[in-house]
Amino acid sequence: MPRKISESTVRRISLYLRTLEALEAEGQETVSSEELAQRGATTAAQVRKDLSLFGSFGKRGLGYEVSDLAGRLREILGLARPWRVALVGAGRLGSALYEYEGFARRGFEIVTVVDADPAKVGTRWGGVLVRPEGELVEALREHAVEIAILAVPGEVAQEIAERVVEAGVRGILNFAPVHLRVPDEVAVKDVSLVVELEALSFTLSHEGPEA
Amino acid sequence: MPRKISESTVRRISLYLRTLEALEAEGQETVSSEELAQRGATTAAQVRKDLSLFGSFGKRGLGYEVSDLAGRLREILGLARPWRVALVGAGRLGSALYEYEGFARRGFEIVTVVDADPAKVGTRWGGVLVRPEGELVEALREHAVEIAILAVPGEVAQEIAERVVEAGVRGILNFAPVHLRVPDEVAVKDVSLVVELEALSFTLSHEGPEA
DNA sequence: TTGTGTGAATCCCTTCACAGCG
DNA sequence: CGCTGTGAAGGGATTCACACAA
Repeated sequence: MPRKISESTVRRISLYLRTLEALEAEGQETVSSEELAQRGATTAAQVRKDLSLFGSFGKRGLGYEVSDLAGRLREILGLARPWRVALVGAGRLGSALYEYEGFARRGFEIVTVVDADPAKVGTRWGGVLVRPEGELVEALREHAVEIAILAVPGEVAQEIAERVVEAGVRGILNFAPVHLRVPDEVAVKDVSLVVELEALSFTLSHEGPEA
Repeated sequence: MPRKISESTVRRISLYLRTLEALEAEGQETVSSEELAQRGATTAAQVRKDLSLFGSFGKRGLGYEVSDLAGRLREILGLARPWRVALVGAGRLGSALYEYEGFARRGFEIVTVVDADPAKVGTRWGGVLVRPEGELVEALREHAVEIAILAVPGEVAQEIAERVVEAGVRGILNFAPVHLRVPDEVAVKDVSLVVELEALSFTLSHEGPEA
């Protein structure tokens, strides 16, 4: 494995995999860097450069074999094995995330759900029991959770994050609109809907009177 | 307004604004680039460089006046006026987004909701009537919608996107895990939860036995 | 001939360092 | 004296262009 892989490369790899999954479904067997680029909004050179960081997966003159490359990318992304995921926060967003079958299909298994609302605690979501927020650390430890999805209000996010880390979690997907302070060895990805909308707002406000 | 502002700068500006809002709530009146940097996970030089692209908002030797800078940034991001937003897709994710008060508070007003499910069509969400998917274009035109949030399944996302563009929308926030093909003058932001999780998976899989 | 893999060139973003204003 | 604003330097990441394998 190479030394330094940039964040953007990883995201593109993930998108290539998405495209390959679609091509597999369509029954296409082979694909060129050019086609992969168009369906992923990049350039062919970028695709080849990204892939070359991990090995030589193509055949010159032919392109890449779709299902082979998909397998390689899954391996690279660490999807060869399932991940044990906890959902912290069972509000509307939490329940939407829980229902999203795209996670399970790709090996992200939600093995426990934690919430602060007494009305929800003790109910079952599918086969999963909703645990009280007070048992957060125990619940995560019991299930040997590796990744936590935080769908909690911003005010409590930092405190929850600290307990999640205490429970041994190494990766956090954070939906709260605050920057979490965690130890260096814990990886955090922020998904901030407001940031995305504001970026749209900026673009729309500043596009000149061209086109 | 300067020529070229990078995507990453805009995202950081949005984060600075988030920090400033927190500082305002805490009653702090003045802030240095150093403090803004720490609370936003960047460097002081980066903060000053970002801000300098739009003007000189600080006082040398003192820092920035919190509420003044917040106002400037809102202006820069195009938040001085409200945006008319449509929610397309009233499933769990859609309803979570609808309920999220963070949008309304920052001037993103959901003025119409569209869904394909006959059971939902005709019901009211707050004051907003859920319109049938067949009336998508009309509904968006009637409300002069500028930004559409797409919370629909991947299979129909491209088709919906085309009709949304036909209705005159210039910005799309896309939650479907597919790359949308739209005309150049339409801005699209993708929020792909699977990409984020896979990026986490990659990081966790490749961190060496250090630390 | 086609399309990959990759050094070299380019471009852009971040960091440095300091002049200058309050 | 402290902290901003900014040209200059440095470092990545993207793009180019072509040798080479199928």
